This record gives sequence, C-alpha cells and structure tokens, in this order.
Amino acid sequence: MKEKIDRKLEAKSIKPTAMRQLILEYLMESRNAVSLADLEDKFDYADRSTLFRTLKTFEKHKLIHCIEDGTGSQKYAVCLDACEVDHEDFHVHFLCEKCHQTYCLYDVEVPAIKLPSGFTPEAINLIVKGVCHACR
Amino acid sequence: MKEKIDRKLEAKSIKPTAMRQLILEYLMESRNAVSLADLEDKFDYADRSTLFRTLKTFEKHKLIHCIEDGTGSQKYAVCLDACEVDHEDFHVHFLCEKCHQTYCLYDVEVPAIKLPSGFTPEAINLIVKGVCHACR
DNA sequence: CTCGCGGTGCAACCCGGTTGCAAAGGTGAC
DNA sequence: GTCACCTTTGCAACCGGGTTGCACCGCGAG
Ligand SMILES: [Mn+2]
Ligand SMILES: [Mn+2]
Ligand SMILES: [Zn+2]
Ligand SMILES: [Zn+2]
Repeated sequence: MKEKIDRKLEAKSIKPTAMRQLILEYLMESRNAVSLADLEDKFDYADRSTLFRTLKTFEKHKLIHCIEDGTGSQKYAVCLDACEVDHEDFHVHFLCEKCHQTYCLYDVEVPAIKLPSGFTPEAINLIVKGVCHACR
Repeated sequence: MKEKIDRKLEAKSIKPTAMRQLILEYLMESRNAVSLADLEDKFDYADRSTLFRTLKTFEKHKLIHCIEDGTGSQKYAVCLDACEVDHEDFHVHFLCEKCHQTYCLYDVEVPAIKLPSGFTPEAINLIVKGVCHACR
C-alpha cells in the first residue's frame, strides 16, 4: 500500500512528504471525487493552504484531475495510470443530487458533438446529474 | 420592442418595473449568456443585489435559464418561447476560451448517455469549450 | 556545521454569490 | 386625499471557496 503510494508519487516526480502520502492515500481510497473541504474535514490538523497546494501540485504533475461539476466547489480524482502521457478528460462525470458526491465514470466516453459552423471545439465537460447507487 | 419586452414579462407573470424592462432588454439583445458582473458593468447605477434578485426572479419564472459553464460565475440567457411549459435544458452550451463568452447552441441537442447500472440520470450539463466565431 | 531550497502554517485577501433590514414606491380601500 | 399594505430597491454586511505573501522549519548538499 505505502509502496504503491510512493511509486505513484515518484512516477510523477513528486517528493513524497508525509502530508502528500496521506492525501494521496485518501484520494485513492475514496470512490468519489474529493473537494478541498473534504480534505479539511479529514485532515483537520493540517492547514487549508497546505491541502490546497498539495492538490495543485498533484494536478500540475497530472496525478489527479480537477472536475467542475457546477456545484461551485472543485473536486479532484486520481487519474488512471493509463493517462500518463497526455492528460485529457474523455470520460463522463456524475453528480448525485442527493449526497452531492461526484463520480468519475471512466467507462463512459464523451460522445462527439457536431457544432454549428464557426465554433471550434477543444474540450468537452459532460456532467450527468441524478441519483447514485448509494442513494437510490 | 418595448411591447415585446412587456409581453414577455407579462407572459411569465412578472411585474414590469423599469429595472426589469431594461435588464430583460439587455438579455434579449446580447447574443451570448450574461453574468451578474456583466449586468453590473452595464447598469452601474443600479445595485448589485437588485440585479441579482432580478435575475433570480426571471429564473424562478422560467424566463431565463442559468448556465454553469465551469468558470465559477453563473451565466444567464433568455429561454426560447417554446420552453413555456416545462423548463429543461436540452441544448448544448459553448464556452469560448478566448473571449470567455458563453453561447446557447439551441440547435445542438444533448445526446443520450448510457450509464453504468446504479446511476439514475435526471439532467445533463454539457459544455463544449473552444474558440467562438468571433475569436477565430 | 552552514547554506539554500522546498514544504508548511498563518493570516489576510479576493471574488462571486447571498441576505437582513430599512427606505422608497405603487396600489387599492376608505 | 390619506392611509395601510405589499413589492421593489439600495445599502451593508456576510459567506464560502479559492488564492497568496510571508515567515518559519526541516532536510539534504556542500
Ligand atoms: Mn474524472
Ligand atoms: Mn442555454
Ligand atoms: Zn448519492
Ligand atoms: Zn470568443
């Protein structure tokens, strides 16, 4: 477990501090995306800005990706190992309107969208809202 | 023009105050979605909270719809007349990464998405990001 | 041992959104 | 016309999420 954490950090050239190990472990364990507020709850002894900067470091090194689910708070989830090289979000995200958890649906691809002329697409953000398996 | 504004307000049972007429006119004239900050720029003599509450009133009466484009600021656009009865956003939105304008693509429908079992969809928010016709 | 750098904590800030409350305005009853 | 009542507006303050400047600390290189 610990070794897996360290391997992941090393693979992205991130120095494995205690804080980073803990945060990455938490991110990997949680089945849904994690917000800064979640981290604050979990690691109440750590400073908000440390948690924030850790997320930013992870994101910059493409260890995690940020999800804008429209709730106003950013969520983060660990990237698949596969997305080592180029980091693009080609999967769908699901926001449960009951528990307000956000899930990466890695198996659901974002469909191609045909736009009117004049619009050049570069990325797509697709959020499905509804009720998750845990809340039904 | 003025009559059209008033007709629209009346159709949604919104009392046509001067402020509301002006704001609705502005919303109808703009080819892209409008943020609270946009309204503050345009109507600098009016109070932020008045503008805010006007938007909320319009939204509650389904005269406009809110767009979460992931920029952190909410955008609003007038609904089509067609969406009188039930208000659902079944069209795609486009966010230009150059000029940061958001457009309603009323002609582009949101495709159906097949989810893993356990997830019950209720709404879909689809944002395409790229470069708009004005910025290319 | 000393220097330098990166990580952390603390405090403050920013921005968009939101609310409580009082003043202003409009409308109908009398 | 006057009053009571309800709605709209303005002002001020607040809130939560995100962000930053700066000082301190710990560790590794030299
Ligand atoms: Mn994801
Ligand atoms: Mn729209
Ligand atoms: Zn749920
Ligand atoms: Zn543009």
